[in-house]
Amino acid sequence: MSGNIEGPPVEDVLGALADPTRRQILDRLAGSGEATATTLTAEMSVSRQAVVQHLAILEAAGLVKGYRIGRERRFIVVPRRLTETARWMDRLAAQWDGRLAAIKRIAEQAHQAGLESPGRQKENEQPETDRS
Amino acid sequence: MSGNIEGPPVEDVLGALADPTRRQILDRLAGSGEATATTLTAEMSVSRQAVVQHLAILEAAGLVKGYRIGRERRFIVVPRRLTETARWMDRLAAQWDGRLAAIKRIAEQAHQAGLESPGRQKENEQPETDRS
DNA sequence: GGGATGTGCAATCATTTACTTGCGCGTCAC
DNA sequence: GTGACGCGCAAGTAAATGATTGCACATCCC
Repeated sequence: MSGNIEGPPVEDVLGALADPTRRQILDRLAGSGEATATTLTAEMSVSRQAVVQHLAILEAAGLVKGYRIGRERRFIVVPRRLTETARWMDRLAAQWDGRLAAIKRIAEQAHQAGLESPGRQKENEQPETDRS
Repeated sequence: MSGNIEGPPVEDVLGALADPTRRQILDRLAGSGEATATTLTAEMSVSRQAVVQHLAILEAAGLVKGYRIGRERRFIVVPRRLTETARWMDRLAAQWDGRLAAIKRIAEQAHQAGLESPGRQKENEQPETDRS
């Protein structure tokens, strides 16, 4: 049940989305459909090189895709990984929910047992699952 | 249409999930239902204080909740924000999809027009939003 | 060809961030 | 009470990261 941190794809997406400037870039990109690092720079408050580096990270994460036209390199957003990550999060949340429900039941049972010796917590009632 | 970066809640969640150690903590926490910083440290390769700091960030992001029992401070996972962020991502992905579809249509029209003057791109067909 | 425009590479800088160590204090058990 | 256990605060360190500047190279337009 435990140990599904998930690999590189989700990891990279989360890392990429964590930065405000990159989210801003994505937002502008999605707004204009396609753009180059230079045109994006015009509507932002950082240098072109900063935008270029961010775009590289975004492309490595699979959130955008770049292609050459003439002498310019245009980028478009790619929704795929975003959808995947959203699903991953949803599954994780569902897993947490299930786990919480189980714990709640155990806690209520422990509470029942605790009523027999009032004023003191009987914490060791719960096996602590395990660890390793 | 543009400008929905979304505020603090999503921002904090993304930032919190971006770190591998924090995801590991969340995973262990979800596995054991509840745990303290000390018990978590036992199954990880960082110091207790590191875990404490991570838990503070996770709690600020609303991903976990801590409460005192006796002299110990236990934590449980809270799925709420995770679900919200997943939905946010899904909406964003859908928005991207819609935008891509629109651009594709425009591009095809531009391609049609481009057939009349072969060998040269008619790029200025798209208003380019603007650029200061 | 020649100037303008757009790109890519590389080094540098400053801030942030993850992690550590040390210590004082509250809480439980005997 | 005394000792053990767990927690919290604080300062400090080292690495990652966001951002900058400078310059060389390629491409477009006249």
